[in-house]
Amino acid sequence: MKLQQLRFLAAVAQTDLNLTAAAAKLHTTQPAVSKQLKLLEEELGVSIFVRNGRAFTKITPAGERVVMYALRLLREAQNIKGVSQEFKDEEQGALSIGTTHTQARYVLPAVIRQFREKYPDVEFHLHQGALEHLAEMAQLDRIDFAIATGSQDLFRKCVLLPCYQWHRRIIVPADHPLAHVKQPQLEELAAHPLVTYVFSFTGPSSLQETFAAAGLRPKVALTARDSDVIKTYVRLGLGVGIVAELALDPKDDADLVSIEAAHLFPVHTTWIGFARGGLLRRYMYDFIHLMAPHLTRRVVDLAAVCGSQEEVNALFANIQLPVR
Amino acid sequence: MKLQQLRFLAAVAQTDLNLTAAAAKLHTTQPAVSKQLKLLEEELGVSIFVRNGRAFTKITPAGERVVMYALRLLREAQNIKGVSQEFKDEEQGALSIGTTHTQARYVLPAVIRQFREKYPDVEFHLHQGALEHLAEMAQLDRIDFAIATGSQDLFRKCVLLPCYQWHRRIIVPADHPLAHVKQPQLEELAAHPLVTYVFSFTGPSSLQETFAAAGLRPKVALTARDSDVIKTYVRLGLGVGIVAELALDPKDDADLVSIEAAHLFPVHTTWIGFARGGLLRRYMYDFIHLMAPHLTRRVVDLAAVCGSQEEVNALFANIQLPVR
DNA sequence: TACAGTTACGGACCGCGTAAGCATA
DNA sequence: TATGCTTACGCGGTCCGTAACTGTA
Repeated sequence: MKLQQLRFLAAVAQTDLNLTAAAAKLHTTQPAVSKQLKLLEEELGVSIFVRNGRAFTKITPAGERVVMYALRLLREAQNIKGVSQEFKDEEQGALSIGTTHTQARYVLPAVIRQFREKYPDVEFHLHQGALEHLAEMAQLDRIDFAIATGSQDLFRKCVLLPCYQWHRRIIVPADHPLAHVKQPQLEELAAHPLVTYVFSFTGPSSLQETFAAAGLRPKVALTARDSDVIKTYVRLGLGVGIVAELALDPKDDADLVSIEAAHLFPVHTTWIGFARGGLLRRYMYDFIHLMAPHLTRRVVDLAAVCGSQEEVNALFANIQLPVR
Repeated sequence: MKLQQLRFLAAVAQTDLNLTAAAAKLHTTQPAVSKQLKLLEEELGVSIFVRNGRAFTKITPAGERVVMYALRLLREAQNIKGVSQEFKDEEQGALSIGTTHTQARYVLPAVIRQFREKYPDVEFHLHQGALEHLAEMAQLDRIDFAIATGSQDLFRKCVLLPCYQWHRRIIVPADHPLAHVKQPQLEELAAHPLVTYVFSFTGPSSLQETFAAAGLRPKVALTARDSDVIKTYVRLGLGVGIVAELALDPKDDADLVSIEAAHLFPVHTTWIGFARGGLLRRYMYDFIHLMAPHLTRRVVDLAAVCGSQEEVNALFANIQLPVR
């Protein structure tokens, strides 16, 4: 059993069992992968893949378990390399972050600016994408951190730490009937077509449910993944916008009237997640700390050794998170 | 970075940094180890060992961490092999158990007889030793299970599951003054020299403390690791014996008078421990179940995913254990 | 002088890449 | 015919064992 064989195995398992594609990703040739997988299976004495003729159709039950342990093994290998580089140079390395539009656009710029000042030699990668996209990248270890809001279910292999909370605000053009209502009720809101986030309609704290609980069925004019898109369509008069408070800029959005909505909708929590069992470099701790001052190294370590996300949540149950 | 290099590293770290000895244990030559370690250090870019001239004197801080991850990696490698064999043949493999005298002599024979009937093809190894000895073997992954009573502190890397509880009994020759006392008090006991286990004098539930709490300082004639030794010296009239109830055989020990002592001393719990993160084969689950019927596969799995021994203990806090 | 680690060197092995073969859609 | 896995083969690298060397008790 060689490390490389396990790397091959992991790549194939993560590439829909396509050896050719896996080989390309591994910067090697397809016969090499083919042969090593066969050797590995021979050595272990079990079939890892179900072959239909020459095609790899699926993974056997034994294979599932082998792949699981192989992934954990490879993570430890990563940890060894990571800890070595940590001791070689604490301020060099790479940091890949996956996040959603709102964070990337409104929150992270300030954080990243500070981070880059402190660690100019750390290579920084920012990937923006939908939640499902982020979950997949986290799963494949393509990103060190995922930063997002809402549903934790997709990130089963990650430790998710709450960073801060935020409220929604209602935005309308200055000439809109709601523009002068200070504390609109759900009924008033439901009378107008809405423009809001796609993700606001999934998960436990969805708008849908809030309205439904009040016996209302709002009309949705448009959903977007992107606050700027929502603002644009609100400006066009398409409907009443519901956006994150932190996505509103006093200057740039001065033409829109924004109305408090904290009394209508539940609060949202933005979290940062990293692979359970992954090594955190010093600059990674620092990045987390920049994102959320209450997440000190000690707190992060405490959460990292938790066996499940429920434990982590319990850890933060009584903590007052910053609101932005 | 090669698997072999990590195996070499682990062996050296576990052999007092003696390359020659490590090489012997690995069935290879010393220059091979020497070279691979050097290559590993070069690749990682950190010194793992502190060299004094040519002698390896200690492990660097970076080395400590690397070794830690390497051990975890090697465990996953073991798991891969284990799970493969599990699928090849559920009833073949090996089981190494380390335990103390009392368990080996009075409890395990029945368990092992049943186990061997069920799994005749599993190679069975039983190692008897002192608690510290067992802890070391567990640390080095030389045994799959450790079975012992009392102090859990030495087994930090293990998950310890409570199996059953037992009380001490007092044993005296038939002509001893205490022979006719039904419920002796600590004062009466302290009036005679005692013969008991060495380990009874360490840990939180020690005899020492029980007597001290009553303001007494008993005279100890002899301590042994072995119930049979204690009985022998009690027969010789050396003193009053305090032994585990389960070490008394109605037939063989008919010449001794045994007296209830549950009212005097706290109860003892015998546990079975295995490496956290280690793979449990089917026959291993079955062995545990034979040891303690309440430890079903489900319960064991539940405990195995706990992050700390405290969690495990909490899991069993409300369980009524069998007493033997 | 015994012991422990390093250096040097030759041979065996192994893993990769190229190229040709062979199924399936 | 195109795609994708397998087999065959040769090259280059690597790892190990032997042996000679070096520093230390």
